[in-house]
Amino acid sequence: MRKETSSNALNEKEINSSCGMGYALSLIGGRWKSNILWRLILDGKMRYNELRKAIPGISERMLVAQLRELEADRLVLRIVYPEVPPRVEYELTALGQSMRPMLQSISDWGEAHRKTVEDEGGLGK
Amino acid sequence: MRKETSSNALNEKEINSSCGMGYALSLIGGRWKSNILWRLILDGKMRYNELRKAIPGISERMLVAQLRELEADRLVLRIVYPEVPPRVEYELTALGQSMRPMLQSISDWGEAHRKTVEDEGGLGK
DNA sequence: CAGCATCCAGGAGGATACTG
DNA sequence: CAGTATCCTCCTGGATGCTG
Repeated sequence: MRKETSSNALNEKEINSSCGMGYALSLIGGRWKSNILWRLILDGKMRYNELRKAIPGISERMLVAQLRELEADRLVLRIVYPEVPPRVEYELTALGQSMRPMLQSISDWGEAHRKTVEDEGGLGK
Repeated sequence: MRKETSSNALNEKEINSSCGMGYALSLIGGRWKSNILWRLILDGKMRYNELRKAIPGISERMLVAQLRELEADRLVLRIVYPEVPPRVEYELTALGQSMRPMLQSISDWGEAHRKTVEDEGGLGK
């Protein structure tokens, strides 16, 4: 009855949303992306293992996967130094840097209202 | 209160993230939340069926589910008129309204850079 | 009209072992 | 050190039918 919105399952940037919001959220969505981006914003260039330690709970598999997606979305640059032992650093691209205000406003809202919620107490979930 | 990250799957607001960002994203994350919120921001109070029509592709099940979550998160107010036939309207709470700047900045970034990406064309993926 | 119930598929994410 | 490769679980979201 209802025609498929685009193709069938929209995978990533295909998200419709009312606006570019869906696109933006598809880039920073998921459990880890925003965390990784934020770390790179705060600390600048970071090595693989530094990121692992900086993001508690993330598995190797997830970290790599998310980094690869961020790279494909050109938010993050992956720099491989042909050395032994191997060294790989990750860094925000200009596009990634441009997310800072947006991420900041998200962070701000979250900080402000997480407190509010906790303050008002029981939301009895 | 807070379960250890290593325990299992953190469900919602339990997301760690580096800051409140995870909290905020847990509220607007998923495929529909931002869309619904945006509609309510633009159009104000809306009935269930109005929302359905305004958001192409969403199923009843999803719309209700997402609305209930938004309600539980106190972003949306559900107003039931005890009439026949039933009438239910959804409206942003003050908390929901407070998301507008944040959503706007997300939307702005998305609009700006979705164009950029398409403009630069081949990203070879 | 505004849902709820049920069933189902797919993908996100997790644990662990292995490798160049 | 910086990943791959497998396997598995659970959540998200889709389709459809029924109800007060």
